[in-house]
Formats: sequence, C-alpha cells, structure tokens
Amino acid sequence: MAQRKLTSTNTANREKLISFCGMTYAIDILGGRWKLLILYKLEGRVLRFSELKKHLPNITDRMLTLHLQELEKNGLVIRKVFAEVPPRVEYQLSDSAMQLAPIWKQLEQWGLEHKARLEEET
Amino acid sequence: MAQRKLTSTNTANREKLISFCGMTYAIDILGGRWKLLILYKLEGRVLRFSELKKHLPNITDRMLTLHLQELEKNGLVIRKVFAEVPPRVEYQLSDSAMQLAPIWKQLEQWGLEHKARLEEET
DNA sequence: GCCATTACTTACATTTTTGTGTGTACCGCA
DNA sequence: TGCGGTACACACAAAAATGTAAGTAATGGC
Repeated sequence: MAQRKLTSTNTANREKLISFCGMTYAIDILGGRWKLLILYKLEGRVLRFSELKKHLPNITDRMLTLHLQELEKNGLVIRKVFAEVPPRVEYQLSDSAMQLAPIWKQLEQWGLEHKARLEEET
Repeated sequence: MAQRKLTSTNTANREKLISFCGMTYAIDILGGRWKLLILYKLEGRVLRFSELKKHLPNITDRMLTLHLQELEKNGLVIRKVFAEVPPRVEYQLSDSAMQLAPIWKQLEQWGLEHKARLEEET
C-alpha cells in the first residue's frame, strides 16, 4: 500500500505469490479492508468521492483515497475529474471490474451461508 | 491474527464490516497472504503439515501454523491428530470449504484474464 | 545415552496497513 | 474580507501481519 522496502522477505514472498497464480494475483489487488466493498458500492452507478464516502461506514478520507488510487492503478475503477470549483471527481467500475461482479456475489452468498452454518453448530 | 487491542478503531471498524455483509465476512476469514492458497492446495486431498509446507513456496512453520489454526477455527479445514511419535497431523477441507472451490476457480480465471488485459494495454 | 523426526510454541524484530490531525487550492457568495 | 465546499496531500502514530531464530516433547533406532 504505502512504500515497501525492496529488500524485505515479506515483499519478495508476495511478489513470488502474485506471479504464482491468478488467484493470488486477484487476492493481491482485491485484498485489504475496503477494496471489494468499494467496488460493490460502485456497481451499476457512478459516484463521486463524497458520495462513496457516505456509503462506506467509518472510512476515512485517507483510506478511501489510497484504495481508490490502487484500484485505479490496477484497472478496476475509472476516475473522471471535472475542472470545476469546488472540485468534482467521479468514480465508476471498469469493464474488468464488472466481470468480477458475479463472483463477489457468489462470495457474498457463500459467506452468509457459511456464517449461518457455523452459528448453527454451536 | 495475533492479539488485538480491543480498544482500537481498527478492530472496531473490522468488526463492524464483518457483520455488515457476507462478502466482508468472507474476506475476513479468507484474507491474508496464504489462506486461499492453503485451501487451494488441499483441494481433493488430505495432506499433513510437512507435505502442505512443501507445496507452499517460502512459507514458514509459524505462518502455516497460524493460518491453519484460523482456518480450522473458522470451519474451513479439518485437523486430525494421530497419537504417534513423531507426531502426525492431517489436514483436509471441510464441506463448506469445498463449496467455495468453484468460486476460487472463477477468481483465479478472472485474475489471469485481468492481468493479461492490463499487460496488453501497455 | 545420543540423535533424528514432526508439528508445533515462544520471544522478538521488521514490514505493512490503517488511523488521526492538519493543511491547501480554487471560486462563489455574503 | 471571510467562509464554505471538495478532494485530496502530508507528517506522524498506532496496530496488525509477517518473518526469524530458537526451543520442546516423545520415541524408536543406533
């Protein structure tokens, strides 16, 4: 997310894993506390920074900024800046991100079921 | 993963997110550098600790132990201990984890495609 | 008695992620 | 002239994840 020391084993391992398979790569660019949630909220609509922020519970400006930048860098969201004052910036999903939508829906469904199963067992 | 200070905003936010939707819950129990990879390696077979370790590049004993414990706690892997010396412990996927398999396969596929798309654009 | 084996555990160090607080540029409006 | 609004940036602090190195228990074989 922030800067990485290039000498760290930590980073080296991550890099190895990313090239290792598509799944690890996907986890890398979708991981983190907010990324999937941001994508989820952007599904089927265009939102500006402040709107997105309202949709996400307890996120800070900084976190939203950082995650949006990474998502943009990884080709998952499209950022449009309008030359207005006060500034207006709109975010929307890329085609690639839209293709991901059915997968995160299944994941969500699985999550709900799995959670229910666990709670049942007690 | 390790111990958490119960007073932290960080933890509070995570907890809020987990109950927020199935997807965030899923991310929470499947996130981390190695979890999905471990599940992936366990698909369709039973492996003991040392075997699993051989299948995972650069993982340390500690990381494997910690992640396996969390996976077990969250009902994703089943741990079987044999009363032998030297010890033998076998790991396998739970039913719930098996239901997740098609999803991680799609995720892997998407990861590969997305990566290819990005590299194409340059 | 000594060593190898296995699946860990513990203490500690480092790296990475997340949060907090403050500042800024621009303009229109009162 | 001062204020509000927007989408950030920056410096710093805290928390969480990961890595490293060293043990440990029990037992069979030498």
